[in-house]
Amino acid sequence: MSGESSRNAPMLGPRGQARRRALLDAAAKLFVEKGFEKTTLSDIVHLAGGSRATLYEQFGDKEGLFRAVMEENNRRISEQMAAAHANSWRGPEAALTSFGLRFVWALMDEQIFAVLRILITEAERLPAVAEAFWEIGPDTGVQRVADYLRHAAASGQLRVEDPLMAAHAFIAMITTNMIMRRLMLPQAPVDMAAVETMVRASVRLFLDGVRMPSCPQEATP
Amino acid sequence: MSGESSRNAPMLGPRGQARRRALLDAAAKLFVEKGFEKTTLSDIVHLAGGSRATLYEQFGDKEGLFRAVMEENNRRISEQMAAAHANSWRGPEAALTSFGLRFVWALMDEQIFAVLRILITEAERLPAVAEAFWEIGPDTGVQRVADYLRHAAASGQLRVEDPLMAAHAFIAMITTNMIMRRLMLPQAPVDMAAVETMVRASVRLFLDGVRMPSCPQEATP
DNA sequence: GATACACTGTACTGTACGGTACGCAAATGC
DNA sequence: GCATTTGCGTACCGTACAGTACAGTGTATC
Repeated sequence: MSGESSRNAPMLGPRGQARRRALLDAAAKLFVEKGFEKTTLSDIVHLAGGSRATLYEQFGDKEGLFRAVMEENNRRISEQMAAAHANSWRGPEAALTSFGLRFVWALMDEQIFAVLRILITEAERLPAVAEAFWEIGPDTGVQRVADYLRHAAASGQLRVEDPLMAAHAFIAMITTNMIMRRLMLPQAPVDMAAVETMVRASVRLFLDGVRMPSCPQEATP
Repeated sequence: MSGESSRNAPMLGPRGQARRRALLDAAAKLFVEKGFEKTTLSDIVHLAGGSRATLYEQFGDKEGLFRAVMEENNRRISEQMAAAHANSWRGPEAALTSFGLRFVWALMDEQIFAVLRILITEAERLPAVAEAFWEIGPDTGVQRVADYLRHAAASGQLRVEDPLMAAHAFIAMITTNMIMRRLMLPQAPVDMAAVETMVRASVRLFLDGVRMPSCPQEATP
């Protein structure tokens, strides 16, 4: 309220820039570890060095700091997502499996997961931040799959009524159980191998469904 | 610590019983509305009548009150779940659709959803409560579906490798998108009709998958 | 090397809230 | 109707924490 110096990196010298980095890093670490409410500004300053005054100078207030941290995080995730494609030149099973595994790995990343949890609890307070995360994270993932499905349908490999809906379903199948378990039973261990077999099984289910094929043809080997 | 009078309804007269009810109701309402941290004991007493002293008398501390509220809530959900079956005497498509719709309706219930959100944020603090919710809620739902799938597989209607995993996948397909959207974009409206068509489409996808059938037989009507 | 400026440390303010102590009043039971 | 239990109101304590004020110190720029 006093000055506009609390905006985005206002003419900061080399020292200030370093402090800003340190503050952002410390804040990210602590927010992720303890959540927004339970992280105190003193904690952050303690870890980052410097003083609370600097923090207020640079970020305005606690929420401003949080916003800055999350925006940076979003940028990082965005880059990570850019690497994930479903390679259409392989068969559907291989393509979906490799994509699914990559997607699930990303979600198992402690950092990303913690951000997810924080945003869930903070979504009311910061809808814009939550929305941005949603768009660059889950939404682009779904879009990638949808694109692949559309492409595979066009080339006659798959038969997909509604690619977007099918993509949602696919992502849900491979992620939900793990996400919900980790959200609600945080102390339960995550079994990486189990996750992988789950992804593979999900892909087969997604491809073939559970209905008895109407023409008996393939005996299970 | 001082006395054991803070346990479960210790010899409470009719007046005390009424207060306890009022406190529980008020607490439930406020916890659901504002979350655990942001609900103050004064808020609760304000709404329920009585005094903080009574609250401490009956529930020991804030966490005790929360626990009591959640246990009651769990009881309610448990009853609600008892009503949901997949009727095996209908065809798979009808059975799964009706079960899915019922399950999704339950999740769209404001009350239940709010509890879900609170437990996600409070899971670290109160693992036992979260676990109980998980077991009587999602887990029994999945079990119901798994039972149905097993049954349908045994009678030759469906071909299911791993009923439990398939049940997880099915529930995930029909719930995830809605849950995640509501968790992270709380202000986005929920379109009931869209949810219903999503469930129907998911059931079809779950039954038939997306792979081109190997024997050309049925032309889509 | 004087000047302006940006970072730092610290001390302070205000407030919100969980929890406690205690005296009082109204039920409840005999 | 008297005694005891049980709930009620209030005042109080300790603490945690966001935010502010300010004086001091290092650091660039001329």
